Amino acid sequence: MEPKKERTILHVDMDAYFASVEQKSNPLLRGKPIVICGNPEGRSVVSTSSYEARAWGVKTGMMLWQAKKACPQVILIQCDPDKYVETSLKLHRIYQEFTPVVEVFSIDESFLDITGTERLFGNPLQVAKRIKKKIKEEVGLTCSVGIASTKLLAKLASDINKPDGLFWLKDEKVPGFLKDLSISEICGIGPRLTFHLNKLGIHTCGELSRYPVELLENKFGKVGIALHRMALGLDEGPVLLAREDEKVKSVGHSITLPEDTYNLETAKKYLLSLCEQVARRLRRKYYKGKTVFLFIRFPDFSDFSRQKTIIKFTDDDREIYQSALSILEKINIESLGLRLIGVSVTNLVKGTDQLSLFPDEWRKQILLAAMDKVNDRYGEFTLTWGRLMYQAKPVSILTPAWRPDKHVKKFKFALDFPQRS
DNA sequence: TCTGGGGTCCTAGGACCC
DNA sequence: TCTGGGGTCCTAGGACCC
Repeated sequence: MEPKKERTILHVDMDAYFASVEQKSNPLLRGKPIVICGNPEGRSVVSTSSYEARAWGVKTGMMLWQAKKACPQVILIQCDPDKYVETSLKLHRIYQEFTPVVEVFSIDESFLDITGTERLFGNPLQVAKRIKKKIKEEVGLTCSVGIASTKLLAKLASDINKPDGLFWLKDEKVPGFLKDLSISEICGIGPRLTFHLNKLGIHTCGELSRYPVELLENKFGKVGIALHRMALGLDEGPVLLAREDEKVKSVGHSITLPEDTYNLETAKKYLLSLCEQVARRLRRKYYKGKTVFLFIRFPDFSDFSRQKTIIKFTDDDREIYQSALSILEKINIESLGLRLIGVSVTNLVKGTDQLSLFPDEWRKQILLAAMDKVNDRYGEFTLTWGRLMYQAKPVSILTPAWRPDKHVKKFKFALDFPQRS
């Protein structure tokens, strides 16, 4: 048995993040039930609800009509990505004042390894209080902080006493804490695993930890072993720094149409629009990809996906479109219908913005770069291929799973993280 | 009145090459 | 002529996260 190094990890979780940012920036929204969503007119769901809305039973993931039914006076606000990113970067700078070892887990959640900072900032509880105070004073938001010896436990701890919470889950209290905790509370045990474990008569972490690990491995493979460890609160996972050389694996966009369509031409228009967005994001970050992935959801909610690997790496709208289209055209949209369509490009390489040696390629690159420039300045879809001109502008959505290394170049300082020594 | 959008990781099987 | 094994790439699907 290797000697275990005791760590102290904080998990900082912002309270009702998007909603709180909106209420902070617009005093008229304070104290009111609000919901942040994609397109308030479309078939969108609740991304975040303010605590005032939660009091009426409005929850994340609810359809907008459900939210309005639960709380008729709810105010719908369209998501404003830039605002949340900017706020998130401010938060990040605050964390950095306490430790260089910060993992940005999502746009509103971070892990901080504060092991060994005692002499500088005091005990973990004092550090957490100072961070909360600084966030309140400088950003005007509240957060909930969990303290524990692993990321898994710190994340559970931040959920206790939410909002504006603070909880130190000490090692000696862990077994008692986990004994009756529902397995679905664990980050990594989703609805499917919960369902299968429930069928085995397992509902709590205590029950899961006592279940023979060999049987779990038989049934779930590698995941089975992980489940056993999770149930005991074991997690050696280090707090991971976002690194500049960390590679993005895929870039994609998808959209649920305002209403189902059975028209291939309509489907093609959306597809082209999505390919443009994807290609533009690739170019902005100097990525090129080789595999085009098309995702379809039919009106009956069944899914279909196919991917196609092309010969050379590309960041070109039309090349991506042609590959995706060749898959789409094999599907009988006229009879099956279409609810959601998505495109992503994987198999990425970080390219350079070097110009090609071939005149045709060269002209194309110049054209694409020029279009990017205009779009950067005046917003997405200012300049676009002819057939898209009369189509509504898609809504820009920023999901809570955002991470700074995955975001656009203009927030370059987001990548300015120190490397772990 | 049906159920968003952007990602990651894992598995298993097939093709192909050496 | 027959057989085996390892490595890599590709594809489809499933599960998870926020």
